[in-house]
Amino acid sequence: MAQPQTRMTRQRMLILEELRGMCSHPTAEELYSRVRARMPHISLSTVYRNLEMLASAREILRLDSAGTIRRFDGNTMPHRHIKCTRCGRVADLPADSCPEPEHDSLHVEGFTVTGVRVEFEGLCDECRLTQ
Amino acid sequence: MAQPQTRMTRQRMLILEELRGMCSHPTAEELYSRVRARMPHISLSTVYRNLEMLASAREILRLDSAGTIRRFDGNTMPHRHIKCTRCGRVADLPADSCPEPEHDSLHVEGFTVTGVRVEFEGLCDECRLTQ
DNA sequence: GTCCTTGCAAAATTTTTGCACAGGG
DNA sequence: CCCTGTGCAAAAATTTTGCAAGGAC
Repeated sequence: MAQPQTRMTRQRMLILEELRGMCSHPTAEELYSRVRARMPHISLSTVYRNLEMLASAREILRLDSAGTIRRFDGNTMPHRHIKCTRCGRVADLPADSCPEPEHDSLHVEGFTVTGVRVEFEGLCDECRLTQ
Repeated sequence: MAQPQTRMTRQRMLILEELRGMCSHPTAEELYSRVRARMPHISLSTVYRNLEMLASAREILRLDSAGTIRRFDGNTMPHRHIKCTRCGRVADLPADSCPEPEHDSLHVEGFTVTGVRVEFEGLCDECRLTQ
């Protein structure tokens, strides 16, 4: 019952190398065109598959956590959210559960900072029990 | 040069009403099936259009900020991100720019809290100058 | 009546999957 | 050699758009 072994292919190495060499945070599509400059016949699905694999193996980070589907909230009062890392479900937190990080005094080169978003992560009971 | 006036249609009212009445944070698709139960001929594009409109008007919140495209990061060291609210570009922040909110002691009904994500928002110079 | 909004269908965008073949260990 | 990974094409999933008709105000 060994884990299926992972192989270091030229494609995977190239993708990892490009991503590590960039200081931006590219989309799969952006990375695809970068990598294609060095390996013209690589396919976009290979890029997608490898990014997922590398992210699972914690070699790289996937931003925007799990799931890219947009969700909407009818409550515009400031409040926090927690998202299940498995199913993507989002729930509210009490407003005073933790202080908001300071951002008024924050200076970032090349940006005008306007706000900050805090989102907690966890496992919802339903997912935990179906583990 | 007046703003185009917005009209309160039955569809828009229904969508807003449903969303306000839910304590979850539905996707457009989820909301669509809810709303369709009360107005069977409403179209999915109407739901999408209205959610965007209502979010622009700050009547509701759009979670996951702008853009649903997944981005990847080759740097797995803990560090913060700032995202441009206009173009979606993501940049790094120095690691010590602000303290991480406490989450070890946080209890949320129905969830096992495992972490917290902090993301700053702003306008990148390029977008600011092309306003 | 004006012109914003809708429904429908079609397109665009982003991501995933099936399958035969290639190639890493 | 075995079996994971690749390329390609096709499908799935999500979101946007064009347009004629409908309906707020």
